[in-house]
Amino acid sequence: MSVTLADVAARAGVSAATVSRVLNGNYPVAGSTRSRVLRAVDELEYVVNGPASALAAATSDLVGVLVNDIADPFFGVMASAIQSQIGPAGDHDAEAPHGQKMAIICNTGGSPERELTYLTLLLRQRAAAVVLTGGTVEDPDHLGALATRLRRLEAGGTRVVLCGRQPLTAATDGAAPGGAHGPVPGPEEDPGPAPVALTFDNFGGARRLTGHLLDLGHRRIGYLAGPAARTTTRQRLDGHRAALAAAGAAGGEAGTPEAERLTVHGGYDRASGYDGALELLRREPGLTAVVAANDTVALGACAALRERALRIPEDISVAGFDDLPFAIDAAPALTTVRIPLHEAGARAGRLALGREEAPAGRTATLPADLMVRASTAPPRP
Amino acid sequence: MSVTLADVAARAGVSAATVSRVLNGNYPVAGSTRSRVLRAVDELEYVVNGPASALAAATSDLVGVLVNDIADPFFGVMASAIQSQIGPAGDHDAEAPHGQKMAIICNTGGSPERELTYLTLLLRQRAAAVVLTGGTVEDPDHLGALATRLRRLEAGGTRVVLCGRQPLTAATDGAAPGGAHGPVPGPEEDPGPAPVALTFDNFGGARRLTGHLLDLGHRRIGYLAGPAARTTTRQRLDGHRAALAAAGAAGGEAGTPEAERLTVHGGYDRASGYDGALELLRREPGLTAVVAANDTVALGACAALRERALRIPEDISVAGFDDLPFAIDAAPALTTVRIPLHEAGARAGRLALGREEAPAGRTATLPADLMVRASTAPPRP
DNA sequence: CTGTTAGCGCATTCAT
DNA sequence: ATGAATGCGCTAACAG
Repeated sequence: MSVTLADVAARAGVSAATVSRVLNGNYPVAGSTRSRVLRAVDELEYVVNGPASALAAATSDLVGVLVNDIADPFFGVMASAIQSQIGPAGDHDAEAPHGQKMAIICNTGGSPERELTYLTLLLRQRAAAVVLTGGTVEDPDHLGALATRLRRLEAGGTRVVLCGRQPLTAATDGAAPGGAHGPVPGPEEDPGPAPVALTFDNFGGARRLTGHLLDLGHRRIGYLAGPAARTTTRQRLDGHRAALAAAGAAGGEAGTPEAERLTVHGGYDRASGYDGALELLRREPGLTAVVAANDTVALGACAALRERALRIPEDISVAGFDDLPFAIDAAPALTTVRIPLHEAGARAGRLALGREEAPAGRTATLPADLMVRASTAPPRP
Repeated sequence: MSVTLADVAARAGVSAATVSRVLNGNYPVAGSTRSRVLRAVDELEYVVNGPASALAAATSDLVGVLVNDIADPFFGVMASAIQSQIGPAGDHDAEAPHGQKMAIICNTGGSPERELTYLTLLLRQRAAAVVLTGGTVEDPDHLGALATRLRRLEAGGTRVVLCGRQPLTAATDGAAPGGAHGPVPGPEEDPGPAPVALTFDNFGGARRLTGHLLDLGHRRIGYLAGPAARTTTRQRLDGHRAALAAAGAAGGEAGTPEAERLTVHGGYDRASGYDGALELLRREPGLTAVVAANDTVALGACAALRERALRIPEDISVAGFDDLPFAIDAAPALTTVRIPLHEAGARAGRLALGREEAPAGRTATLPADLMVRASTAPPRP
């Protein structure tokens, strides 16, 4: 805990500058000196002082990853994928952790304040990059504050990547793909280039999912939405309603009593699915299908429905979203929408390191594919 | 990205040292000066330079968390709990991120080399603490190298906490609680105090689980073990066999052909459960129950069994381990052993920050409770 | 209670 | 290709 560059230099009979150069490998050094230095490093068991080099170089090798909750596989899978691209991979030399970045995972719990707090903390660490995953609150104030923080980060050389989140836009986006409003510039200064964003086709996926139910013959479909005013929630709900509207089914027009009645907002957790399904049944006993905001909510709904002695899918169909690993092992296997979480995370990781070029327009939308399984079937005659 | 302590000091009409003091709050400062400084900080939007302060103070506010795979809820839940104790909690002032630590999550993928690499990286960062979660490889060489790294970390002031992992012991531990061999000191120097460890009662939980099956009347029980030579795998397998042996059932004596025949080693993933169950059926068509190394493996086994037209639990019983969130929603609900992942993580987080006293003997064993659900039943007559 | 003085360990100019 | 010197921004004694 005390052997420094100077010690290594002395041992190798060179100057500290030279040691620094061989360690960073970004400067020509004679082969013989290099090996001499390397040997000294080894003998002394020298370990670079990260903070010191970060201070001198004005950049650290830390990458911030913001997630709602790392215990949720939705974020866990993305985080894992991001990590796989920035950390020590299997093919790297374990004995020479040079240029290895490390991921700082920040659990925001979905709280806008905590999101901002973490961004400040990351700014303070002079993070090399920051990846923001998942949707966020659609509040203009928060979006403004967020944009300001991100701009500040970028100004300091931190690369910013949005993964599974819309580029910073106004609240009324997602009603339809392409129907976005303009970016929200912070209260001051030059917006600069927008952060690169990888988004999921939540709207399209949701529309196809509900379309599948409609094709099956369902007309009374309840929707278990996520927390209100969050991008992901809205996009999925909007997609659902768009499908309903296109088929002229009940609840397709937002704002109507019918639409309100068939929609229950809750969290993205199992308990919300359980409670929400019960509430939906109370409001509309003739329900033939329930679409959930995500797989976890869907599982909660299934539990509630089963307790009501309703068989899935004979008596009522249930569908989820995300296709998390456990969806296929649910009872019955859950019909859902597959989101390429791993690919998105891996790509975001590469983007964060500048190892992959930004997509045209700085935004790429990843597909959301319908996965029809056993939890959906035609309604009872 | 360039306003420094000095700038704030100038603006507030005080010295840099004073600013540092109010910011760190660990030194008496006059109320008026403090507010003047705080205002300057605010006006200038000053953000501390983490690396610089880490260098000067010789410690950072980063906490390393080693996990096998953050995408696995087993680790995700623990990581989330750890994080909840060290990061910005809801009750903290979002505008004053002082003393907020951040978690660096390191995915080792179960690789010993990567585990060591990460430890070196963490040493380099001068991490305030390191939490190692989950079991590890039982190889003496690795254990030795690990002990050395950890000692080095502790020598540098980094607090080390083992969460869900045995204290550094020799390979032949876990055969019975208390049957441990002595600690493995590294090849050199003074061992110093062992890191504090929070362990799970894998042995006892496994024994109770298999005991439950035996009570039900099962005698031909297959075991889907995790990767060989890992602490968690062994403890669970040993517990299973101890129960078998106590009942005089087949496969209770390790090393016998019978025991080998009824045990299949694989990974901790779903595919291993699927393949393993098929293999078990091939070896022993008369199987009446399958015990899996964890819930994920159990789910894979269920899928395979169902494809073989075997009903669970009527034709064959299945049991898991860990009681991950999805276990209760499986079809049928999985009988398993509950491991207090959240509590363990939270406690480890507090231990890492020195906010909780180390347990007596520096090691505490957390209970593993049997959760009997619908996937187990008496064998067919 | 506050200011002054030194480094912390490394990456960089500049020289050579 | 290598060495010497300077400073990154902050904290920690030490004065006062």
